[in-house]
Amino acid sequence: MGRTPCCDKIGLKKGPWTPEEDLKLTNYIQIHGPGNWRTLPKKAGLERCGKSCRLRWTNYLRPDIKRGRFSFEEEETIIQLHSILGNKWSDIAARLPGRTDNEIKNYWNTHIRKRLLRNGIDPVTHAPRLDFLDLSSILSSTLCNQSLVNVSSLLGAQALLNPQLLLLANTLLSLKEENPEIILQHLQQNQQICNNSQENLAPPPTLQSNHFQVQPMQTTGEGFFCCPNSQETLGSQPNYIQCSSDSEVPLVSENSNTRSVNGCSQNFTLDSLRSTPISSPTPLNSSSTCSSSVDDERESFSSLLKFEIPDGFDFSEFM
DNA sequence: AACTTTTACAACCGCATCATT
DNA sequence: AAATGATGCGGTTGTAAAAGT
Repeated sequence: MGRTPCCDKIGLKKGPWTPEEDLKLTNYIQIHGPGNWRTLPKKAGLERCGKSCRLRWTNYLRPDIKRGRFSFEEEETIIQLHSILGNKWSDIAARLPGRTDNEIKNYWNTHIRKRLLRNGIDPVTHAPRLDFLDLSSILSSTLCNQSLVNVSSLLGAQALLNPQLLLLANTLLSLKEENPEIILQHLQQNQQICNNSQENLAPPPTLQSNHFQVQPMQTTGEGFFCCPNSQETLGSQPNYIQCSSDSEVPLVSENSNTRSVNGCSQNFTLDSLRSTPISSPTPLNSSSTCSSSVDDERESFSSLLKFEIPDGFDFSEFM
């Protein structure tokens, strides 16, 4: 209903904004505020439609916009929020002060999405992809030609149905490139996962808790990756995949609603995930003091996310 | 150096929803 | 309640810059 032609009107300019136009728009809004976007262009002396002005302001000219590369924490937060909220970019942007929905959406499509796909993780469901086929044979042939270990026997046929093992395999493939020496160690340390998978096939990754915690882990020389559903499969022992890293690896764990990154403890409940105005940002992301933003390093971390939503949790709240 | 391909991101489009009359 | 107008949102496109050949 009620839609009216906008930029298609003859005489209204489209395409990239010039510095002069930016200046006009900025000056006008700083003095008068945006007010009515439809009438703004005329008042500001711009030959643009209101929609174009609004977009230019909210996505680019607004003074509180943070520009530049996304920090590691920001990227991690985006992945976490996306796994819960889906493509609700504006909701995600509300948790990342200074970032716009458009910027996050672009960053997701050009960086994060591709990286998840490369790591065998479905960027829509955030679950390991089942077309990551025949991992045991792939691993055996690519990782263990030197007869370090028979991965097939470690994993077993059912491994292909176990998301934990898919993640483990994925991580091992990454490790192969970074530090092949510790692969055997990882496999042995995670043999319990493999054994358990033979007896008790883990269900697909599901959301089981409405509160979770991201804790920093000191990983001087070795880090831990966390696989989904660790508690069910391994009892009280979290299901970690050890790996080499000098960075602090944020880790999601249960039974707390506190999130801390680099020592900064922050509330992080699903309540806080509900839509919040940009003017009152939740302190989800810390100040960008974490400088480990090397792509390869980030790539290694992309499989560590774990979300648990309790039974009976009402997802409609987020729809 | 010239051309092609890829990447990154600003901007646009159209639909949905909210607000007002 | 219905009609209309305004705004917000997510998907998509266009294009400049970078990378590759």
